Amino acid sequence: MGRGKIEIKRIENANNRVVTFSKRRNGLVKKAKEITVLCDAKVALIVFASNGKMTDYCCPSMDLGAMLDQYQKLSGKKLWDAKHENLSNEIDRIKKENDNLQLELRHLKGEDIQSPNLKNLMAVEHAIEHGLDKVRDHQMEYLMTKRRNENVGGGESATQFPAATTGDGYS
Amino acid sequence: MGRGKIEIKRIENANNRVVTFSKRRNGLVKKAKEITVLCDAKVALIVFASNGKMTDYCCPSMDLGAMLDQYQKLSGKKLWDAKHENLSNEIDRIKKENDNLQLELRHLKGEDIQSPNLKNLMAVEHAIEHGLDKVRDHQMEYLMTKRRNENVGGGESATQFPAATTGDGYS
DNA sequence: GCTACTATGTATAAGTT
DNA sequence: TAACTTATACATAGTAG
Repeated sequence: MGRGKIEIKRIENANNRVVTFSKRRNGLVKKAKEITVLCDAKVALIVFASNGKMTDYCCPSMDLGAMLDQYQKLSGKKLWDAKHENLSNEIDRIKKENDNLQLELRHLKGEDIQSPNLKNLMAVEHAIEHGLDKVRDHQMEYLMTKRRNENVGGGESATQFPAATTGDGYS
Repeated sequence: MGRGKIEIKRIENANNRVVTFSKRRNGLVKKAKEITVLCDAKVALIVFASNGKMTDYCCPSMDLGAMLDQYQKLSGKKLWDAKHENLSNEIDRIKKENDNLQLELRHLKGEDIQSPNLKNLMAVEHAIEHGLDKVRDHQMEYLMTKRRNENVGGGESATQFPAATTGDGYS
């Protein structure tokens, strides 16, 4: 255009290339603004010069993030959704696990037993009893260790806790 | 331009606006392609018509995702990073909650009792006993309901379960 | 929506300062 | 280097199909 027709291929002269870039980039932004105003259009434009410098334009009525959300919806192409999908999936997975844990916990506490039948209730009961046994084992171990240590340290009197074999004396 | 100069303001005639949009959008994309080729530039362009239809162009040498990464770096503006951060935070939060639930559950099962002292052990024991009581209450209720229903339906014989007031007969 | 026409306004390539 | 000039090519408004 201008003083001579040019082919649309890379401008070899570096100086001309830079000058032309500058002019055309300004022209492009101007046109983008014009179509925005004239036609109620939404436009986003990002231009990188070969030296890395960036110019951008985004219509005032929608921010770039919203434009790109829309772009993803309409084009079906993923920009950040791919990354987000992974994270979202993990959230769902963990939440589900969380729910299951909550439910199990509530059952062990005797709460929220929605569909009681004898088999389930007895299974829960056995689970709880098993836990109770184990906790009492821990108590035993603790007490015996404590008494042993006291006997080593002083030995003058028995503790107030009776000697007991693991698993009885509490139920 | 063309048959008359126009002001850069919204074209009120809807038909003209649509026609002009179409022409200018094509012109914009053409210019974007030209500057890409002529000047080694990287260009991304997204245009939404007022009817929601989208047109986009991205230079062949860099995909839109890469352009936007670069945009975020150079502009300092967040596009998806913000969302990303939110999701990551939520994952952390849920995982923590999850860990707490797991621990509580293991304690109720008598497992993973790391720092046993009598006070903690007895607290756990009481929690478990409380749960056990409640489960046994459920069992009672179930059995009594069942027997009541059987008596209404036939009434010829007692069930094999003894009548019991809530809270005894099991421990 | 799109193509075609065409008069006219703009953008811009190359030259100049 | 960039700003200015200007001839020319291009884009496009209005219109019709």
